[in-house]
Amino acid sequence: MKDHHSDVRLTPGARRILDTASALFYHHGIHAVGVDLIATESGVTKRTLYDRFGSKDTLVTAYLRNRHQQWWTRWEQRLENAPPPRALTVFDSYTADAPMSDRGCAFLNAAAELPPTHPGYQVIRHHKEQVRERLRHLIAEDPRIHNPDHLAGHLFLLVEGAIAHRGIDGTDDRLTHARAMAEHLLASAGEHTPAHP
Amino acid sequence: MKDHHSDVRLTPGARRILDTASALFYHHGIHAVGVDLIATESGVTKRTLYDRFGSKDTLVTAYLRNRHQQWWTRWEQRLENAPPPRALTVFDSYTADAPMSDRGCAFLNAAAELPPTHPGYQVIRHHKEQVRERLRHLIAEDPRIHNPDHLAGHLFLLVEGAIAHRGIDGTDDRLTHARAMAEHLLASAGEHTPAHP
DNA sequence: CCTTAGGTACACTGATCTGTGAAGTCAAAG
DNA sequence: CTTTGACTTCACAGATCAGTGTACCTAAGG
Repeated sequence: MKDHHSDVRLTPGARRILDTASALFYHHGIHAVGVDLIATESGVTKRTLYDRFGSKDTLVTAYLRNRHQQWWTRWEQRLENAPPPRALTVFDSYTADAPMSDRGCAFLNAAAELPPTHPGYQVIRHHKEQVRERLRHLIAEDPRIHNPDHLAGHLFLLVEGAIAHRGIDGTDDRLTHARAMAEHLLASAGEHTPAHP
Repeated sequence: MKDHHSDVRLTPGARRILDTASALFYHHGIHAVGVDLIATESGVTKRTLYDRFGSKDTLVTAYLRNRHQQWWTRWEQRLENAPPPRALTVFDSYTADAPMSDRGCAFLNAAAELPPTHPGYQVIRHHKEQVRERLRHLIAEDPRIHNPDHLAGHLFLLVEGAIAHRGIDGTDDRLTHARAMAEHLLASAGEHTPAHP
């Protein structure tokens, strides 16, 4: 529990490789970053990289898995001390630390440049599915809301649209606006629920 | 007017290069497609490609410009015979022909793998800005709607979220749902407008 | 003491990348 | 008849790509 990272079964070198690769992949794209750079930047030989991860594709997949795990943990933490409606924390989770999200969503970006056959692609799908599902549960915490699934779908699109543009616009504005819209949506869904006036 | 394409000042070879490059860039990503493949696939020499476009970056920029022009024209056409609320046509414009959108939004995908310094990046920003602005105007066509800008922002995020997931999910479901949500939003914004009961 | 794990150092392969140089073909327009 | 524009052929540069083979070092654990 002293390490906040995902897989503790990682060698010190492997840990550094994964962290470096994560930063580089996220900020410059996957195809744009070569293994030589990753090795150099992590103070490790390319030989070590291949001894630990076997291939670039595997490293990419590890990157996505690690990223999901990190993001999920952070969200869970934020969720603990959050006042209802807790669904709104998704937006805050992105706005939180800038260098972690200044290029938008790592998963959407990866999906944009990886072929659907890539082993990492199912990690992407899994991540998005998990987020949407968790969102649905959080919305359903308010018993006055009758259609949590529909509302979850709506909020999910708002999040995805906003975070997709986070990288393009360079601002958190879209995220902030999306949060406000979501807040209004949740409020009005909780208000006139039993029977409309 | 006999050619539906953007820049008529293009040589036959250049036209084929641009069309081929567009298809390849969109379906496999920009970094994943080399100039050799583009040249071969368009039945043209690499020499010709460089004589016409100068560099790959320029070709990429031309691709984005062309794509914007095409998309915009198609939208404009669809807009002509559309019943109000005409803002909903954005969704249809994406759902229309599958091979043109089965990998999601070309501009979001390009933004995901290009550095912000790339000459094509401002084309991306321009495209998105134009779409949002047009959306705002279309929404304002209904005089009963008081906050067209806010509503445009909302619809825009729904579109972007849905189209970003078009490539991941492989389905038009997200787009269809987004359209339904937008329809409801527009309807309720048009209904209780003068003073709420 | 000896094995094993996690490395380093470094040369090297073969493929692919963007981009260029030089010479030649062909048709249309002046 | 000659120039110009679009295009071909093909060789080649120089960099970078993912990935491997071999030998060596060092610390921890049996």
